[in-house]
Amino acid sequence: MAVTIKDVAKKAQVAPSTVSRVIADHPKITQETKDKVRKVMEELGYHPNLLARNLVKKSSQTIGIVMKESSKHSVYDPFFPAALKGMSDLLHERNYSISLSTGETNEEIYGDVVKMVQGKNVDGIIMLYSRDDDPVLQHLLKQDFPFVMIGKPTTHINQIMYVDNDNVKAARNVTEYLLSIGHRRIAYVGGDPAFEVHKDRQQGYTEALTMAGIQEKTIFQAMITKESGEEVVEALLKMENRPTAIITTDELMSMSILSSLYAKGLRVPDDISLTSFMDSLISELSSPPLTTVDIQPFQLGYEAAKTLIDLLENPDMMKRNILVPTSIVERQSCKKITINKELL
Amino acid sequence: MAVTIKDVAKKAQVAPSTVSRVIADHPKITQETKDKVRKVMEELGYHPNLLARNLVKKSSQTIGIVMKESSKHSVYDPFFPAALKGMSDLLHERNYSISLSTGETNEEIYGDVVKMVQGKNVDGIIMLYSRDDDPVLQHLLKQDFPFVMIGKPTTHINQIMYVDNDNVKAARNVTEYLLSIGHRRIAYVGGDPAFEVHKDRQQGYTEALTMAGIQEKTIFQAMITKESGEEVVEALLKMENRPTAIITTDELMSMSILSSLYAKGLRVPDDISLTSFMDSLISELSSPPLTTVDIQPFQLGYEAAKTLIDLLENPDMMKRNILVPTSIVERQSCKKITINKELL
DNA sequence: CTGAAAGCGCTTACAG
DNA sequence: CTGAAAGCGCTTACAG
Repeated sequence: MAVTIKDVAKKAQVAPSTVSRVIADHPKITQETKDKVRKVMEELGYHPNLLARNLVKKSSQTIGIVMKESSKHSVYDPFFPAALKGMSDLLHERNYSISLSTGETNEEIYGDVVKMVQGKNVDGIIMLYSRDDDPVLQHLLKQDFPFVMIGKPTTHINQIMYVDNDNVKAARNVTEYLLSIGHRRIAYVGGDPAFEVHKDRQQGYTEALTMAGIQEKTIFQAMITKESGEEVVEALLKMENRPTAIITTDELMSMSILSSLYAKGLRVPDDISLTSFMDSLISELSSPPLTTVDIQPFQLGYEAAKTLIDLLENPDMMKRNILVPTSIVERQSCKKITINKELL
Repeated sequence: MAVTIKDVAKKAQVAPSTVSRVIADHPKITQETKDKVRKVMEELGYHPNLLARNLVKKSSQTIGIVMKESSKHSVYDPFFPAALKGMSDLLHERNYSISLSTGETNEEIYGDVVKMVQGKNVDGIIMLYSRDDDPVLQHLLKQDFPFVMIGKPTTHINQIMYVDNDNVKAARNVTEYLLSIGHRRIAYVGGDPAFEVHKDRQQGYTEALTMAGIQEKTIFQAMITKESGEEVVEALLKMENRPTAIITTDELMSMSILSSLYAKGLRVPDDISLTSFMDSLISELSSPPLTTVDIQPFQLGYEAAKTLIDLLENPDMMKRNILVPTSIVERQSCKKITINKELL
């Protein structure tokens, strides 16, 4: 039905192998033959069947991307599209396609990955998360299948290539930033510590406070919903010595807290300071614009893809991990306060 | 290297064709043989090579998703991940994979699509946008390749299956909503009218006003940046008879306008009312929470995928277009005003 | 420089 | 109910 290499071979009066070689732009084919064959390909509207090529080359030129199971709310996390764009850019440069895991639950995701890997549908995998006891990870490791992880592995850290921010440091930095502008009672609102990223950030927060000689830590683990933000704010308002600043780990969480705060009549940054992680447009467009930690999701995605492709093209490359730097983007959601005033 | 159908055939003492049949769960194979073969597959850790299967079946069981070229800012549009999740859910149910176009510019996207289509890498395509004179669309049409579009086609409307909201009506509805609570001077802030969706919404806005006997239309075409929002707000403030309400076509645009308004000392909804389209978490978490048109991106994606798969499995199905209903979600960004007060 | 042949790992008429 | 054979559309040693 579709035009194949044989059709053009016949019409161009050469062997199929010759056609194959002109497609690959093989150096030993004369320019003359190339021209002739190309002309016929043009005329016939020939396009190589990638399935067939992949079968013999044992490579699909596509990369599988596996996301964590998505709750109703994580769909809107701006991290995903930004990282996806980073991966997509690099992959396009290097002529690879993207295949996305479509599973909903953890079991389905696992099934997707097994199918991708065993079915030879992808040459490598990028995992967009790192969590405890992840069967997907186990499987990849057991199969010795090429992959890189965005986030820090919880185990096998010496065998796994990953790209990540230094989340401990990043969280320490924001905390220290808040300390430096006079805050002493700082609350932390993070996510599920089953994920390494949240463990790290929580640790960074704790470290910074401890180093500053502050024993009092206020830690919430919240979900990205309006209600969750309200609960946090209510709990905060009930405290005897209410924190003067809040560190949030997620922009939507920040929005949620911000709106609860407003509803309660508190103003940011006048009554309380607020920071976040991620730095998408949301932080910039917020009122007030949010001071955040820029984690550079685009670059995380880009570097992860780059590392994976480098690995595929040179399987015994030295293991390398990449730490993408974070930086604090100061906007208007944090206020300098004087310590004395706060001590009472 | 990897274990193939031959390996299990040999070990199970049957022919490769028999193994193939037990994989397909062919009814004419005895349960006994099936058990025997399955046991060996298990022992050997056999998994079918999908590339090979696809080659003979001439189907890849994967769907290509093509997005519009992405500006820096459209990356964060919550529409994409939500629609993606809808497609992903349905596709997973039906056992299809997803392949994403990775191109950046319009030319690259076109190249991606040609490769997907001619390379037989995908069985069908979902286009996530509709724009004037789109070469991607031309190509799909010319090749008679199965696809469905999210959005309304600008041409060939009788040949193309699409799923969309009734954007004219949706825009008319919000406009009428604002009219119904007393607003007479209503501004519209939309996007590039090269995209059908924006054309439609602008038309709906215009229609509603005209039907209400209001000649004065205030239309902006803005981009999703902080600056763009500021410009709109400045232009608005310079107007002699400043609008009392703004219809925005995009949540991030709304955020941008909201923050510019705040910076200028104007309050929503007290000084001016604001509405938006899309209704992701952003609108819910905004301060004040935004009244929006819920366009149901998840369902748009789901229905598009469903239509495409139905088409693939039954190529001469009747053409069908699906209109996903929209609804107005009232929150706190719109205020009822009395006409008299406003007339001067 | 180009061709004939084998093979990638499956599936599917066709026999029996 | 199962097997032998051909074929899906390519690529790549191996010859010449």
